[in-house]
Amino acid sequence: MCPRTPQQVKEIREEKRSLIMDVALFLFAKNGYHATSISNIAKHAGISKGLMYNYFESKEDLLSSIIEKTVTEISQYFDINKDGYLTRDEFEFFIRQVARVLNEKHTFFRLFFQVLMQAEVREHFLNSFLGTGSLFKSAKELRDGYFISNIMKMLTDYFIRKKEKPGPGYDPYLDLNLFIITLKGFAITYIYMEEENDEYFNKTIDHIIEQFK
Amino acid sequence: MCPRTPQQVKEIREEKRSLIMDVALFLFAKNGYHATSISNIAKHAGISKGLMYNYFESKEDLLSSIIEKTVTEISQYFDINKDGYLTRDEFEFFIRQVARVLNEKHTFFRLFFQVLMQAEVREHFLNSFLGTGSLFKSAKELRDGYFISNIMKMLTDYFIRKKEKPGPGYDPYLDLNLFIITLKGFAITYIYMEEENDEYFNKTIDHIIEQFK
Amino acid sequence: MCPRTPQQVKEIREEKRSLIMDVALFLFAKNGYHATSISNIAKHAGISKGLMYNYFESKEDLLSSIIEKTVTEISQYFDINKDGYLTRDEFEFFIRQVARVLNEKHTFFRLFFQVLMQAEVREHFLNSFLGTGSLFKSAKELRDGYFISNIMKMLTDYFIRKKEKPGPGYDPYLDLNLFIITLKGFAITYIYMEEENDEYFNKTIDHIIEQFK
Amino acid sequence: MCPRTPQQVKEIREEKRSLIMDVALFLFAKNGYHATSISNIAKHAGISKGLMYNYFESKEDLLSSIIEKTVTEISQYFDINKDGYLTRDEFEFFIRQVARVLNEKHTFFRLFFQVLMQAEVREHFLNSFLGTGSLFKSAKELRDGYFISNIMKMLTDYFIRKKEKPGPGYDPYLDLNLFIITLKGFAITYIYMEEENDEYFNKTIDHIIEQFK
DNA sequence: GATGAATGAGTATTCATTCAT
DNA sequence: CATGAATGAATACTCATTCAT
Repeated sequence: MCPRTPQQVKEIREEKRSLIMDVALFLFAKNGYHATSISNIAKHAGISKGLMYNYFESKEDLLSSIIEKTVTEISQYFDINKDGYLTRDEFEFFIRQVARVLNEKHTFFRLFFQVLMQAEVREHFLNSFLGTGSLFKSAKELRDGYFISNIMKMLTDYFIRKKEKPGPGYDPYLDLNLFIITLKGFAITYIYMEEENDEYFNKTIDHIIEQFK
Repeated sequence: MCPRTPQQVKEIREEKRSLIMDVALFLFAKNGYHATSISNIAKHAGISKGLMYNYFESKEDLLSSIIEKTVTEISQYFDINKDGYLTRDEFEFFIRQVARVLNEKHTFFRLFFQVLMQAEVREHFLNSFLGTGSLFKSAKELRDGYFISNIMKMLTDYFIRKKEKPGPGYDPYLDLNLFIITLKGFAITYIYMEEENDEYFNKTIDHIIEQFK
Repeated sequence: MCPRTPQQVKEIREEKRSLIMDVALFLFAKNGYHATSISNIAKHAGISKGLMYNYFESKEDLLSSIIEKTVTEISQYFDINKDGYLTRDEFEFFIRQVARVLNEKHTFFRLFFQVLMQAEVREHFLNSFLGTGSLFKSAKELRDGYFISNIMKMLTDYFIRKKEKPGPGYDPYLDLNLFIITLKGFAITYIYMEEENDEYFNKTIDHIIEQFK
Repeated sequence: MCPRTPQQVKEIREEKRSLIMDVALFLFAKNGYHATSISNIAKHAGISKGLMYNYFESKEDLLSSIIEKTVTEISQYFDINKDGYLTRDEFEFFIRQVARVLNEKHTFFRLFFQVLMQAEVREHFLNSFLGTGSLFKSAKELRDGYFISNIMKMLTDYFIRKKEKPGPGYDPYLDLNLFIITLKGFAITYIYMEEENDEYFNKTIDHIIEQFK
């Protein structure tokens, strides 16, 4: 008799949107973005193809919505906005958070690395870090972009401060570079690990902390 | 005019095969496997679509042929089959060869990483390392698969031998693990570098050698 | 607060029906029937898609309702049902009314000509003039169909009566034919004129009157 | 054994292209551009949908190819490029050619009028007459566009020259205007005539000639 | 009366692959 | 060996229409 209240409608939308994004993330990560069809996503989500387009403008919009949402979520793991200064303990915490987030969101990262490897997309995304991208359009997303460059800035500062310690030939940027490389290698290794808790996962983290702290 | 000898015919075939593979690798790496059409490859190679199928059974066969061929080429950078024993100098040489091969074949590696990120493909490929894969079928390919596990074996031996040096808690497998991770991070970083010679490329290599030698 | 009387309900319905038809006519005429979606109509009318179907059985019903309604309106510009006899002054008045109605309803006529150019629709419509159409179903519509044939009859009579004037070879049907053709050309020209009052609009009317009176 | 010669290939292409365009013109004219699906065209032409795209880039390209081709054909009915001066006999010839072309290409004109009635398309097309359109891109098309404005210029000159004859209030532009309107009405009437040779077709032509010569 | 989530058949388009020549 | 016309299944996307609320 009566139409649903706006509240009910919003809840339904929110829930279904989430469902579609979850299913899509799963399939994108497993089979790749291009190899995953809208049909397949709809079938797995138990909805019609048409409904997909009630929630997302296009397949690409679905992808960038997933990325936007998850990047926003992830940015909350790293609450940086206090002072921008990284103590040694905070540096350790940062690395442990990286490990935690890789573990918890490994499905997302499988997709994310994949996407970053598309030359074209790389540019879009990297531009979005500088505020000029068109793949990720909203203000929030751009802020998320800045979030990464903020982290980079913090880490750079950290490694520069460490400079005083070692001998003459020490280059903080080289050390930072090595650190980033190590984190990337760690990431790409563990997001594809099948068993949830690899025996070396934590040991490796400890070792990285020890090496760069 | 004069009929070609079977030898000549074979050479021409081999050359055209190579041409197609080069063009395909370039396009696959640049635009992605799915986004590259057979039509486009044929056009760039200056041949007809039909002829493509004279040289390769399918698009997938073209892909795996590229991978097979390049993996075989790459395996020659690491001439391991002498004794399977790695001296410290040979270990350094190994790392420098990794860097060299990443530099020279970075187009291939862009494609290779892309491909490895597809779950299904990963399995095929990893199985092929153990001799049960179906994506890479020929005996040679399987040997190439073994080539990687041979390298892993050699490295493992190397890190076990290093064990004697450090203190009590030292785990050679952890060290090996870290080494592999670092190489992966190095690889994924530099194959996407636009400028051919990054300022830190060589410094980073030196640092890695120093760290793990 | 106070329940609406059936009368009020009917008025509201009629008003909303009218609103929808106005919006739809505007969009149909501007973008074409096929290029205008029900969604778009509903959005512009400020109602839900579902409600549309409360007022009209289908998109096609909406179209034919618009045509029916407007044809009925237009038929009132030509109040023919007095005696069916056209004096010379009435003939002039008739032409001026045609011009007036084209001006006032040019949006409708843009749609109407568009629709008439579809073979299938033409048949339906022309049949409806003879009482056998299925696109326009109600008794009233059929009457409207007859309205046009009544006009044609009146005009035919007028041109036959003019016969006496000219010389021997004069054919009133040829003259009628030319008159109709001229009106059609006039119509199709001016309903697409952007500026409301073209400099030649009235002069052309005067000329046509002079030519055929 | 041997591939077709380029000549054979060209013939096949030419013929099939023509076939598709003929079928498409027929269906577009009958049911309208939007209501005609590529599927339907392919079915009527006895080919697969895919093949259509071997010959035309898109449905729109098919449409504009039909229009371009036919406009080029039609422009040959009016060999204007001699001196741009219209004698009275040539003026009569011009009108008879209009009638002839309407008769021979009435299917095309059903489509053409339809297309011209889409507001958006009108602009494109009218711009193309001035050399700035994007719907019709090639140099040849633009020339065809100019062809129409050339005709308009010739007619304008013709009506201006006639000026001397009548009395004081005579306006050649008004007369031209009426002439164009009459031709339009004639066109729109006869391209929808079912019987090939309407009894009044030629008589009307004669009358128009007499009226405006 | 009124809503908008949901459907499913339909649309234009792409592309790996086949095959007559 | 070589061509490219031809196919057909698949793809992303649209939209009139239905229906539970």
